[in-house]
Amino acid sequence: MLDLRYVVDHLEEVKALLETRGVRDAALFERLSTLRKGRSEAIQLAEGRRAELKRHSDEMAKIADKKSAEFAEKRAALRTLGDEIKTHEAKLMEIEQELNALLLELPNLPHESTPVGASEEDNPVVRVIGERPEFEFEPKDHVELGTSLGIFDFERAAKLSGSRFSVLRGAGARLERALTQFMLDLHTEEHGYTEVWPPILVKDSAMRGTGQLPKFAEDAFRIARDDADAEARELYLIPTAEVSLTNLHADEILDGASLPFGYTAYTPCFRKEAGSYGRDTRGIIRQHQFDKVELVRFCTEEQGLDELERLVSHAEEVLKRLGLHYRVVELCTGDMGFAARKTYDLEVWLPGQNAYREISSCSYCGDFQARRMKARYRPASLDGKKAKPQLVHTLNGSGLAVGRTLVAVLEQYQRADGSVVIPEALRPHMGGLEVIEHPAG
RNA sequence: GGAGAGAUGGCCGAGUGGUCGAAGGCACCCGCUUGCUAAGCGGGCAUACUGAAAGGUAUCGAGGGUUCAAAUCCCUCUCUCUCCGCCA
Repeated sequence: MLDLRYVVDHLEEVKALLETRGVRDAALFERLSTLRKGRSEAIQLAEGRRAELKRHSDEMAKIADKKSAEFAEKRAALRTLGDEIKTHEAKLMEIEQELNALLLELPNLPHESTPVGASEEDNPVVRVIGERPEFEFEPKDHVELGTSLGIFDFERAAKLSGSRFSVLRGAGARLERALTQFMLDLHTEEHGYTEVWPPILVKDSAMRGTGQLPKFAEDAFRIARDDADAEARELYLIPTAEVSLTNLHADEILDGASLPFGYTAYTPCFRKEAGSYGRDTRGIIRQHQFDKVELVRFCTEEQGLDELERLVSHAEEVLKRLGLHYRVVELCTGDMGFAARKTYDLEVWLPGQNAYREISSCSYCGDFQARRMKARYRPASLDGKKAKPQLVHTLNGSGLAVGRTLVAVLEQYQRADGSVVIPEALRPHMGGLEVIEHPAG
């Protein structure tokens, strides 16, 4: 969420910045300004009256004889005043509700360093790492490889759950687990992340905190329960562990000295993929349920940009250790996610598609999520005075999407006979297995 | 699922209608003291909104209600703890 005061005080700047993200709505900004003024007036009116009421109430406390005519008279007058206050406060609540609804729908402002552009075509490539693998044969895609190796079973997945679900078996299932464990070990042992095992079913307040709601409700799986009260009547399957991890510190004031720090978690993720009909229907690139190892970091405003570079390097390290060829692109304003100010995507090379595909997205969100979540920190105290709490800055990135990593391993490490070499870094997690071979016969 | 107890500031804990944004203690910060020494004394120490400022307003788990006035009374809900049942 953007800071209302900032938006209103820098209307033209905000308008221009949001336009680079595709938000074009002059009336909206007019409305925000009007509401902001109305809010101020309503508050002053309501609070002025309430102060008056309190003053008179205190006086009534001093009247010894509660049955006197004086007392009765005063009480009648104050009752009217009380009703008046209620009217003003109702008006105020109405304004705040509308303001809030409008602000919750606005995306974050891009960072000044974020390239301006309309779509993914405009994302600059930052660097390319490793060599594109060359094959003496026509490389197969992961579907062909996995199916013939007997490690994918799409028919049975469809039988159980329909399209966009998959069954992994044997070495395939083991590979998924090995990748997960490899990533978690790397991030906890070498990158300093605290491993977390979070809920994957969360309240809508958590989804709102990170920005999935209210705007992107159509892409979330919602679990309705008729046995709970209003607040937990609807739970959501997380589309990413970013939701669980970031909201861990909602409504908290962290110790400034603890920043920066990071959490990592392995979780399944769930997405309806509404609006992507026909896209990536083949294989396990785009699934309703997939595994991801997520990285989330909390820091101060000053640390933000450095932290983003650090986060990206942590995700990249996974690809490097696996020996996978990839590139880093920076997302332009038109392609960036709702909560992000600046984002790098890691795109891994998929020989079967002859294309680079997103395998990680690392974003710096500034105070956008923190404002929604009320997540703050207290800076170190200055000359004896307790410093005021500040909004924390949040970052998140995949480290990495496990299923897509599995795809990349299959496709980049395939051999002419359709077998797949296991990258060395994974072998300890695969019980020493070096090659996934065709089943005997 | 059944029975009961509770929720107050960073923590502990007092407070049953007005003088309570809230005693006291601990922790923390600043200063003083330095022959009572893992000590003593003084002061400070919630968050947010509003206002140029002084100040004002809100917040005692959440929401609603009664009242001129609610941490205190009433209603609904949530969470935590204990016991029983069930269960991975």
